[in-house]
Amino acid sequence: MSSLEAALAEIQSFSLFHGLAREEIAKLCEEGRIVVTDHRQSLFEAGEEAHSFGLVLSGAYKLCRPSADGTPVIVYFSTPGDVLAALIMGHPEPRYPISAISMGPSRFLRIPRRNYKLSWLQRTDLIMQIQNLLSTRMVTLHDQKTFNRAPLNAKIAALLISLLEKNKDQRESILPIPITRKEIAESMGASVESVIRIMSEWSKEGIIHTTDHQIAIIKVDRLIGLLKVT
Amino acid sequence: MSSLEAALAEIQSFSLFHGLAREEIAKLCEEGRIVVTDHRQSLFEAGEEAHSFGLVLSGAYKLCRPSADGTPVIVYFSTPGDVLAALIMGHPEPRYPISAISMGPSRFLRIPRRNYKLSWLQRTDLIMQIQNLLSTRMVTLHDQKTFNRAPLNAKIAALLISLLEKNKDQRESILPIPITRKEIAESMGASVESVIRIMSEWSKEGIIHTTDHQIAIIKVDRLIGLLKVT
DNA sequence: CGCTCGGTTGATGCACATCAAAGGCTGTGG
DNA sequence: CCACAGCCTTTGATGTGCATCAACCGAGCG
Repeated sequence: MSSLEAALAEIQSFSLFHGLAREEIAKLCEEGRIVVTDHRQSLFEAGEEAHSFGLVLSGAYKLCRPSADGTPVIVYFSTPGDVLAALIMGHPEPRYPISAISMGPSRFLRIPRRNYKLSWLQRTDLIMQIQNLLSTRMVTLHDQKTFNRAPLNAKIAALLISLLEKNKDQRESILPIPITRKEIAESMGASVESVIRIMSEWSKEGIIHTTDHQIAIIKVDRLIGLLKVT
Repeated sequence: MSSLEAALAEIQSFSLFHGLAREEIAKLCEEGRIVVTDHRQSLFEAGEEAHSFGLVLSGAYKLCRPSADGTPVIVYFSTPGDVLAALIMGHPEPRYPISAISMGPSRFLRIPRRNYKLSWLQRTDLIMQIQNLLSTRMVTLHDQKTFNRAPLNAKIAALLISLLEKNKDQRESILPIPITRKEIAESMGASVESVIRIMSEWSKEGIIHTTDHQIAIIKVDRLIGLLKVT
């Protein structure tokens, strides 16, 4: 709780709570706790009873589902400001449809489920903010589906660009997420080897540069060029 | 309006408005109009300004996005009871992210955008219903992504089964949507020919039966069997 | 020091796309 | 009433992008 108190200023800065007073936010997050997760640590698992929802504060989480053959599939990359599990709070006995796994050290504001009905749903402005967030997430899924028939290099390019767009603030061309080739593969339904072959090529051509799981996009235009007709 | 009056009983039956009184529904749908669309006629196009949202009453709509090479990609199949464009109503100047195209003759209750903020957002029970609908839609997208690496026949099987599950009421094994092989292909990012090859095989084996764009699933177990390990 | 994890490279094969050609069915206009 | 155009379906021949299998290296870590 005390930690929550301290983080209120930070929490306040997210678009979700735009325009809300400090006390109002404190009310909304009542009984909430800040959870700190390590690399590869899970926030919640698919199938678990969902007693809480929450807000990504820092770092990143990958949202995963197990597939038929056991290998996980990454459904979405969540970055700071994202709301998790809000959609299912309305169910009578909600269960998490996906697992949330930390990518690098991350922080999450975990809020008890009852707050959702008690205070969150009452604020129409808040609901609109949540729906806007969900809207971008839905659109991202649609976009990815659109690339289903595109060659693999176009898919990877599209993913990198969309990740890059997540940090509008910074002019940096560095992806805001520490991401491995395997995770890229799992996100697109491709094999690691194929992803590596394509990205190694890009490295040689100086289009991208990888250091310690941080991917820097040097020549964005080249990637954008790949999105078109091939 | 008069037509709306007449259809109120029908509208009332959808889960969205579960437990609401007739007058309340009338208030929510104020200024709404019932739109009747023919086969392949569009309800709205991707990119248009979104002045209204609404509810699918009968028939079905496919939600499409144009892909890079011009060929459309089907993102979702909407059936009666589904809410369209609700998520984006919160944006300051919303545009439809997708096109909605009628599959066979269908009916849609078109509701002006202003109602959303004025009356819809005020009803927390209604919002929960909408979020539940969106939740299923999101989960469907996730499910499909999970099948990305599965062989084509498993993907088609999964699609047919999920469509079949949409009409829980009826025991019928007939898909609630008149759907062509091309549409199946466009929904999964496959070629028409491949879809046809697989489904022809199924027809010969008596697993499915097609008559006039109505697909009947004769042996569901066989399809379910395909979902597993290949 | 063995372990796991991430990255890399090459050889081989298959599931699917692509191209081509044709027939049925429906609506439409001369 | 027939011709023609679109749309859906079908089948075969041919090619290829990517998966799969196998092996190896370097780095961090208990």
